[in-house]
Amino acid sequence: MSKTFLFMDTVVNKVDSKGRVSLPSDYRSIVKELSTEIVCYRSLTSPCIEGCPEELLEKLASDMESSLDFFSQEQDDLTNLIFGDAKRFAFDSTGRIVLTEKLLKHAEITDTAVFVGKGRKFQIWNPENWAKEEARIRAEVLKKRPSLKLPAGAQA
Amino acid sequence: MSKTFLFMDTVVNKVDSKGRVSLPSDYRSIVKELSTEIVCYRSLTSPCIEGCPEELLEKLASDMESSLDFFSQEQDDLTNLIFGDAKRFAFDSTGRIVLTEKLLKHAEITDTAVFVGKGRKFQIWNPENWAKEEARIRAEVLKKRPSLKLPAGAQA
DNA sequence: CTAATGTTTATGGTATATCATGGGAATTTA
DNA sequence: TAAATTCCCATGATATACCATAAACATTAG
Repeated sequence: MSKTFLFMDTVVNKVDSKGRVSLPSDYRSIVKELSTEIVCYRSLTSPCIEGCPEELLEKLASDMESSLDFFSQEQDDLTNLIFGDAKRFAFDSTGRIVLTEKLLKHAEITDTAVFVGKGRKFQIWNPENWAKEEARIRAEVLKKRPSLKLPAGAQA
Repeated sequence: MSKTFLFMDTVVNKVDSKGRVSLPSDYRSIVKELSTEIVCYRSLTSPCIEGCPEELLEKLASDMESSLDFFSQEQDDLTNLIFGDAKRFAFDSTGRIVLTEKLLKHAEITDTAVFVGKGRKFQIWNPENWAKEEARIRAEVLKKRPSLKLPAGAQA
């Protein structure tokens, strides 16, 4: 199979007036092993953009084919939404992509974008929204796992 | 899969003004069997940095990859938290990595770092914090000793 | 048992390559 | 033809690779 690739880390980049934004170099070197483009779509659950190599969506599609209809109806609807929304974005020689108005609006991004690694995929956030979301997630995770408490004052 | 590797021992190294620090040679020789880089992230439970080979996170990603979990909220949160924080660190020919400000701050490390082996992964501590933590752990273990039974067949 | 020697490891400094980003030219679309 | 989009080059900032020195360690000879 292909090399291991994981999108990691959180990177802040600028978005210029044309909607151009640099894909973090780490992300690029991952994608380049496969192609020179990524797929982006509006997150179904959050005010952010999701991105991934096309391979991931292919896998999603083939998994849908082989799963039982009985259980997959709801997911079938969701995949329709994703595939209906997804679009390929090629990055140029300097490593930038041009995000569409639709995506930027959904994520409420104007001049700054935060790239957040998610393993096989990544997300693009408005800085303030991401700050809130990260805080929410940390609180949520700590609540669900009382044993995971940080020592007082040790929070990031 | 891969050979089994164990990070062991406790090693103290200096951190220079740029955040550069030598990965202990024992650790390096372990990692080198696979690649020339490791992954580091802020510990969820302690004021320290955790490190491991990328393979460890690979497995986590593989689990998330299955389409059945593609839309799960909890996994969504977890991947954001873990992969959003983790970062790959390549060490150069002299065996050093450059830790980021975010990681150093979380672990309260300024000019000295303590590497603590933890088996499949390792931790990086501020010296004073590690001294306290080690004392705490020892006290804890002694207190709980009567109930420290291994599952049958799970002995080292 | 001690001293000398060679080898690996840690650390400091500097040069180089890479990356993010802005501006503008060329090309396409309406 | 006007507007928008894509492509290409320039630049400053940053991070990485490289070289040199110093310290720790192990080995071997005396």
